Amino acid sequence: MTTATPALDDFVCFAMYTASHATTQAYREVLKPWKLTYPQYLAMVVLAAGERTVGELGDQLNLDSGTLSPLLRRLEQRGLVGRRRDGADERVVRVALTEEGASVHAEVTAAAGCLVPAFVDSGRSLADLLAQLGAITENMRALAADLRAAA
Amino acid sequence: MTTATPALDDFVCFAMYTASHATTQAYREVLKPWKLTYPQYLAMVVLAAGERTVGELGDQLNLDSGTLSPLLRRLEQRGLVGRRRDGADERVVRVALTEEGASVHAEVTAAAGCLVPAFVDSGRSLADLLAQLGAITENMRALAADLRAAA
DNA sequence: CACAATTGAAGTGTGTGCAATGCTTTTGAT
DNA sequence: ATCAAAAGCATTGCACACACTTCAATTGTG
Repeated sequence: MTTATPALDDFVCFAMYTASHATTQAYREVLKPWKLTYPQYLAMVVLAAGERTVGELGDQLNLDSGTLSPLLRRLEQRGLVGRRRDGADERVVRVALTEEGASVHAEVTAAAGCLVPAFVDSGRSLADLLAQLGAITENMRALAADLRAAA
Repeated sequence: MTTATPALDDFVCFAMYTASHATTQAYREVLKPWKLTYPQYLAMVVLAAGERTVGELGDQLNLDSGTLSPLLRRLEQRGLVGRRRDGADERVVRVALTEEGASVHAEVTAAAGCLVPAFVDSGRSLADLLAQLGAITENMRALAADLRAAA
């Protein structure tokens, strides 16, 4: 029967939604002492690898400037990141962790270590999970692009 | 070295965040013709299985009334769901799909069938993925509860 | 050189998502 | 029977998230 497919679909999208949601909730608890939100922490993780422009940050996090600009302003007001116009191209804004931002990132990442077992504790390998999630990401992005093109 | 753990952690939480995000984007494209958001569709999927109180809906979606009340009001204004006070217990509000809501749900779910292969196309079994996501959900919820209790 | 098209970030409006509060109804203890 | 506690939903305030618009700076073309 073709009617079996929609039910499965619903189940998978729910499972994905729920797992991601539960993960965010756990991080929220870890981040509470630092009064950081999960998106703020993710931005700091990217910046910990080095300076980024707003656009590069958006590419890595799948966020646009409408989300990042206020988020970065809050981090800047707290002294965790610095923003400055590029000298060569006045359009681009370069964002980087401050010294305090770097030390906060180190503290939080250490504290978040307790969440790692929750990903691998399921009896499967971490590598397998990463491969599956990566494949889903790629497939969904390709599909979304197709759908946009068809519209 | 213990410093290897945080890097892995960052990778997994990113992979999860990104896969969930990409899935939402794909659904957004599918839902566009009906002007429905992904959370609105998920609520309709739950309601398609039968009438629910606001609290039951929140339990299944991990959302509280602060999110559901306005969401349901919008669906009600469009005539897709109906809300009514329970006769026996005046506190509870029962929500159900209208006839139009049911037919819209059927149309959308059929259209969303094209997204199913993106979950299984990765060479792994769907059952495995569901098991992993389920385990992660359970582990993360337990951890979040522990962290809340410790605070 | 001039100027149209493009790019990069910020601003705007709508819709989640959540913590905290308020209010009505119900339950439970005395 | 009465009153305090709890349950159920709505509202408020803040922070994402995204589509759309705006604006300045740059690039490409004649």
